[in-house]
Amino acid sequence: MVNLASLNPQQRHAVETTEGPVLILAGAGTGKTRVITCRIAHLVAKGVSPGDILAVTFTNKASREMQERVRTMLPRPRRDGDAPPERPTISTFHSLCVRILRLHIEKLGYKRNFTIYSDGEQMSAMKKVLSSIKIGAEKTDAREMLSLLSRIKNSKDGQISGDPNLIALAQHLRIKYESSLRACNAVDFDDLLLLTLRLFKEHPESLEACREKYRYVMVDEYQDTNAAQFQLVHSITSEHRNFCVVGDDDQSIYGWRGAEVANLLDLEKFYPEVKVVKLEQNYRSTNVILRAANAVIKNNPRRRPKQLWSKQGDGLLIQLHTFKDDEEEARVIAEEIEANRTMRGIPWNEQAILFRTNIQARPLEMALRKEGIRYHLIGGQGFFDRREIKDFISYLKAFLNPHDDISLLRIANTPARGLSDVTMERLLAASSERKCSVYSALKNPLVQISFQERTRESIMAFQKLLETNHNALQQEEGTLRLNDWADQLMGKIGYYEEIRRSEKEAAAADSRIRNLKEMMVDLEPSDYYAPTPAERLTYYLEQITLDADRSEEKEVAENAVTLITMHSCKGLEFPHAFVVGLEEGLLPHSRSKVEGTLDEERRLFYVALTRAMKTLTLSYCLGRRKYGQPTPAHPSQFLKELPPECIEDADAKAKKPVDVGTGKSLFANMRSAING
DNA sequence: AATTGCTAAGTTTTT
DNA sequence: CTTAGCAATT
Repeated sequence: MVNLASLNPQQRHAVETTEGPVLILAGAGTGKTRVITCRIAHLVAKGVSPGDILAVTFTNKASREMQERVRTMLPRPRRDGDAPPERPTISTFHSLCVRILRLHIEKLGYKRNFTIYSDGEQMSAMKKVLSSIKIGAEKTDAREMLSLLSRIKNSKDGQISGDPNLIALAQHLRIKYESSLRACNAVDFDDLLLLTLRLFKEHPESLEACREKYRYVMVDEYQDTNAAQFQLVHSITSEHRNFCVVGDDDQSIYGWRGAEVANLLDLEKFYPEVKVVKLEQNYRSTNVILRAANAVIKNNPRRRPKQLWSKQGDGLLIQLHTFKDDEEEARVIAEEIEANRTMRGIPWNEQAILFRTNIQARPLEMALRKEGIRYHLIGGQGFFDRREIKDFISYLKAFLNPHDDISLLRIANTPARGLSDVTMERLLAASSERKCSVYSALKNPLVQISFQERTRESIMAFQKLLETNHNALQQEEGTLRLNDWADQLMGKIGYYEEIRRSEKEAAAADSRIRNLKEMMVDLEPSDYYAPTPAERLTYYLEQITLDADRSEEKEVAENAVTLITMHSCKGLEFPHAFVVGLEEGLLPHSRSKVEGTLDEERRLFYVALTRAMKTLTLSYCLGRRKYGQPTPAHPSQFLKELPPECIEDADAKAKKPVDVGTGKSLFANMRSAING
């Protein structure tokens, strides 16, 4: 039985309300994950079959954590001959859709071995489209178009606000882009959702099967769902109505990616009988921190009011620093972190620095290194962005699905095998003329004949390479081990040599080869078995495209300071947090003014504040290096929203330990700095 | 085919 | 200031 006694009354209420729609408004640090896992366990204890439960998360990390916690809470499988009990389905939106699509996508005219395009591959595909339609002198940014397209695709009715000209262009590009992906038997992240919705619409029996299977549906971080995601869960739950969402409108910080807080705020529109449970008791922070956070977020209109409180007492005042420039800021923060460690026994891994933009990490990194402090920078350029890794993945993808043009073009002449840019350009043209993939084009004798003999030989050799490996992967019998196969292959095609040749430093080449070999070690999935290597490889590739930062998590156990953006810190907590660069233009970001997203910037600040458990240190600079130039800076308007009694001037404190007038003079200083 | 040099731009990034 | 992307050059 679930230990309900360990829950507070609100949590308990949330857990015990099992039937019908429920909205759990879970403020920061209120034990949200605990409530979800307990609720699942409670459902099972009440007799619901675990297999009937679906819990959807946004990140793979959250999904893994939840799986693990649910596993320990559910009754152990019995040893006698009973069939092992089904597990609840706990997955991200995207994994869930992949799972559905791998079974049914043929009904939508794709082949089952479809490829999922990552960000970079989407970019390449969009660039390909852009270059093929030759837009006049106007510069069209593939990135911008993709994000616009994504917003259109994920919106309710394909309508979004913005420059009508750009939107019209995006609508036009959508058609080209989609048919281009389709010819490659490829889908992008958004398509995973949209195709699943289309499947439900065009093949109602598949929706019916989902409704039948997932009788209890829960969604975590509900404030981050977009229109398509809402449609998906709504279509599954609109009949049985066992729909439980957990979220916090105050922590909605992904509006710019199409998240619709309205899904949470207006839930009653679709579920008028919804029961709302508020979790306001915070188990993370001191009351000083919570009072400050409450006061800031209160300035946002249109929210579901919440007041966080905790039993942990007031705690220490929030420290506010004013620095001359970003260099001084970095230096002093680094010194303080080190002082915390040596004088107060606070290890590095209990301290974190939070900032708005990634570039801010730079001076911080330098200062930390100078102090000899180990740190861990979250985000930034990942493992999978390295050239050799991308090449390798492209090889794997091209062998599985040779019609994947983007991967094929990437590897065609890497290493050089006589397929020059001109050749590939002509093949590409032939493919779009024939409305087929590049692979189909280069296999076509009519196309081959148009090339010179030497080139033709190269094309045919390349085609043979693809075909041979594609076929090898389909073999059911035999003992093809993916890691050995991949290693031999990279050797055979001369990829290792290519790396050694192109890198002047032998050490750099070795490190890149090491990266590759490191990847190959994991090629045979340990948690998944399928008879054909192709299926196992597909599974592997899905894991890494849908869960790109999985490999970055090993270092967390290390004793190091965390450097992190305010966006990626959501869901985390740190005993001692430093929030830096609280300046107009950074937070709120200058672009938020033109885009009218001040509320979201405030929520971002709120998220940052509520990460701190014991101490919170804020800082802003009077000047900051911007693009190399020193530029004047002004304190963030959000600082004025902090209750004066919660903060103290850290700089004055250092000089004069106690001063009654500190708070006032601090604000006077700040005001004059703002007006200055 | 590869290297060099110029220009332009420069939030956030769960999948 | 940095860096990515592209053109022009060897």
